[in-house]
Amino acid sequence: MLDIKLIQNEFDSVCEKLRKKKVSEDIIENLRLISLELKAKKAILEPLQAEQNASSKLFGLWAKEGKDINELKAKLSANKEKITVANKLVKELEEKLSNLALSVPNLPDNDVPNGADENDNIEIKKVLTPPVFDFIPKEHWEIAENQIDFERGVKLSKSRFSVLKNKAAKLERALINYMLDFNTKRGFNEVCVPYIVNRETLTGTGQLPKFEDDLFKIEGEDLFLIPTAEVPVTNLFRDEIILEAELPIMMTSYTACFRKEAGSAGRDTRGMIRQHQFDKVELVCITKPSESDKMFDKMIECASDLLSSLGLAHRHLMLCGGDLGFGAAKTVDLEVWFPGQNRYREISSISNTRDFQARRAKIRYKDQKKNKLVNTLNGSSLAVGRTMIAIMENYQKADGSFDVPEVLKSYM
RNA sequence: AGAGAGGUGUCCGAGUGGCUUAAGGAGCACGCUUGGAAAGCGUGUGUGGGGCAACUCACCGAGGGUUCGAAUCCCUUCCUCUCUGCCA
Repeated sequence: MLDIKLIQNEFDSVCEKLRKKKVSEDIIENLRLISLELKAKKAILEPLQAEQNASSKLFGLWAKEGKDINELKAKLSANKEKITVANKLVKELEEKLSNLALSVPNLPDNDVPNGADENDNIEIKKVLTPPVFDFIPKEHWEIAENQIDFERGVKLSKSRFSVLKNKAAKLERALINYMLDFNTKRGFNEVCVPYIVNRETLTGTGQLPKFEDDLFKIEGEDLFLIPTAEVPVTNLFRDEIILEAELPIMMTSYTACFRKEAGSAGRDTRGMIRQHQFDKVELVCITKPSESDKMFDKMIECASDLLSSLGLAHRHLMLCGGDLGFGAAKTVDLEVWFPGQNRYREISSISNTRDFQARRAKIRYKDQKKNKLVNTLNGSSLAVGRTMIAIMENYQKADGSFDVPEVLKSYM
């Protein structure tokens, strides 16, 4: 959620920034007008309430002293009706404002490049060089015929589900453990969280109210399957005030993730790239605003070094405004090399949401006397399924088998 | 799932209709004290709004209601604890 005061006071600059994210100025103007109207209506309501409070106190005193209170009572009853009317208006405006405010995306940072979509993202650097094969490298579903069972995944559930067997099942588990250990050594504390969360939690991180169609909902309950560990882990601190000394809070968490992929019909239908259920090891950090840039770099470094330790060639991309997610002020994607596809594919996405989620989720820290909003950051380190198929493709041999990276051998 | 008890500020905790616009304690901040620390003493300190200075409004799990006036009474709902049942 954006700071309403910022919209009131720096309207033009907010609009200009949101233009990068393709948000119409009308929405912001609407938000501004409602917020001002609310302020005006409150200015009517509050003196009425003050009058009611003061006179009611008097009422008590007079009653005790045995004075005549009939006239006062009539006056207060009349005032009460005015309050009811004014209060209704305020409540309606507040709801309108909150609904609108919750569906406006975060402001991009100033250094986020302009651009329409993923084609305008900027490559920051490449790490390691892709392997060279003396045969035509296969795609992962050709390599893993006996290890990833797509047909039976569909039988059990539906399309975009799969079953891991044998070496793949073991590799998946090895990767989860390796990633958690790697992140822990970098100072991130492991947490294990629920996969089913409530509406408030998903509102806190920004998935609701706008993106309900992307989520699997539990029938008959107001509960949803998590689309990423970012949701429960960030919300661990929802409605809390953190002592300054406890910051930064650095966490890592393995969870399964569940996504409807509502807008991805026909994309990546083959193979394991885009599934309704996938494993991911996530990093989540809560910092003071002044330290979030440093933490952002640290998280990128962690995920990138993790890929390097697995011997996987990858590149860093700075997302342009048009490709930036709803809650992100800035995002760096890591893309890993897939020899079978002969291209880089996303394997990690690290975002700084600044105080956008903190404002929604009311995550604050005590700064001397005042409470201030924290900054929240999240990033994959890494998407496990995609890492597994990247290993299959990058470590494949001419006979159709594949090796595993040296660092994983003790985990297998 | 059934029965009972309960949800109050960063934390603990008092408070069953009007000097509670929430007692007291812990913690935290500042100051005094000290060679330094601890202890002790003093002061400040709930959250979120209002051009936030005085002042003022809302908030005692959430939502509604009764009343001139609600943390306090009523209804709905969520959650926690204890016991019973079920289960890994």
